[in-house]
Amino acid sequence: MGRGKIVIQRIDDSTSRQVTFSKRRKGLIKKAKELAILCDAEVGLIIFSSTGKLYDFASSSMKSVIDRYNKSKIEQQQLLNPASEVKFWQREAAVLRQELHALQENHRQIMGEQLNGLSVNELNNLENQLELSLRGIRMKKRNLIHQENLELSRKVQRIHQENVELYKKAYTASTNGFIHRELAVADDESQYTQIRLQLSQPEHSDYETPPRASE
Amino acid sequence: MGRGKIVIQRIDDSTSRQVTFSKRRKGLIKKAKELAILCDAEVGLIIFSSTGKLYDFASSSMKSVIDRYNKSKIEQQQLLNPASEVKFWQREAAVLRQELHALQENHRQIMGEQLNGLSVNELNNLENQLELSLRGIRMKKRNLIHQENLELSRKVQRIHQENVELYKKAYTASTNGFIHRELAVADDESQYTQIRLQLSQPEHSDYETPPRASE
DNA sequence: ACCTATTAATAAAT
DNA sequence: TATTTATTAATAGGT
Repeated sequence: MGRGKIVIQRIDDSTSRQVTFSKRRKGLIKKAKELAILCDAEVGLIIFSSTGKLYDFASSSMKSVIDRYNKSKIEQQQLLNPASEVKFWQREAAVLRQELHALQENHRQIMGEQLNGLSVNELNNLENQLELSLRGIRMKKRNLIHQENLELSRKVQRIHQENVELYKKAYTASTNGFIHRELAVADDESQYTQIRLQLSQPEHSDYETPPRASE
Repeated sequence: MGRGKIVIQRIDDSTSRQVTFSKRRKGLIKKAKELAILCDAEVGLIIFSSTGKLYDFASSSMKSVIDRYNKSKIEQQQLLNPASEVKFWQREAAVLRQELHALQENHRQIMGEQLNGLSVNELNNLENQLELSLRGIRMKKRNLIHQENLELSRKVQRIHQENVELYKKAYTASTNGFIHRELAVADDESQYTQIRLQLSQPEHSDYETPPRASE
């Protein structure tokens, strides 16, 4: 686009180079502006002349552009670097494997196997751990039984109430002996339930949340 | 440069915008390269599309360009910003003026003027300050007198020694009455000096460095 | 993505 | 350095 075609290589003549620099620099900045406006892009352009003079353009601000550039580059590195990701998951796996082994060992000991190399202290710890677990388990058990009992009680009351209603209905509707017998049987069942409930009542009155082992 | 002229404003049609972005982005980067090569310039170009995608070009490296840019900007600020320098010295002057006023006030108070608005405590402080100053001044005075005395003592001894020497010379050279009288007068002067020295001896024996007020 | 009429950029001259 | 102008390069709109 000029009186003649040129090859793209350093212009040797200093004056020509300066002139061309002025013209093309202006053109480049104009086009950068146009791109930013036309295409809603954020553009930053920095130019140092061969003599060291700075010329720049930024559609927003150069700081904004450079900050965004740096952020973008960091993200790119994180995405384009599977090696570090691999290392991360390797570490993660190693930690999990170790935890798993410790847990397996502990489990075996709790179950009473593999107690050979343990000191008195370690055995004490194990004992305490087991006692704590036991306590938790018992508490959980009592809680569960109590809950069951409450539910059963409610059930019994409901059934009993139903029976009372039925009895009332039957009594007012007729004095037939067949119906009488049926009601008697229902009452018996209700009594049995009552007795079973009594027996499964918990020994103590601590129904608080048990320690962690129970959850 | 196309089938029709366009106005430089955001292209509303998203597809057209994308197409134009691609074309012009390519053109812009090409021209940036050409400028760098033709004119031996260092060029950095950062473009974010409206969708946030990054495109960039740097004739050397983006880090180099940005570093150079930052350095250049800092230099520019230092050279092109006399305002901040003015502000700095304004602040400096304000601080100094304040210190001066405080000092002048203090000075007036020490000199016994302007004691109206002061509380008992402030007056006590002032009193203590003055006492401290006085003590310092007295100590400095004693030091000075002591030094003077020492020097005078040395001088006296030197003179006395000289007299002795002279007396010896005169005695061995002749027994003339004239010379005798001269030596007697010299002895008298020496005695007077001795007496004056005695009187200006300091009262105490503290010749340490006195507090700041004396320097 | 390619085509091409048309505009915009610019090389060389002044 | 700015202007002019012939020429090339870029690209808008269409396919």
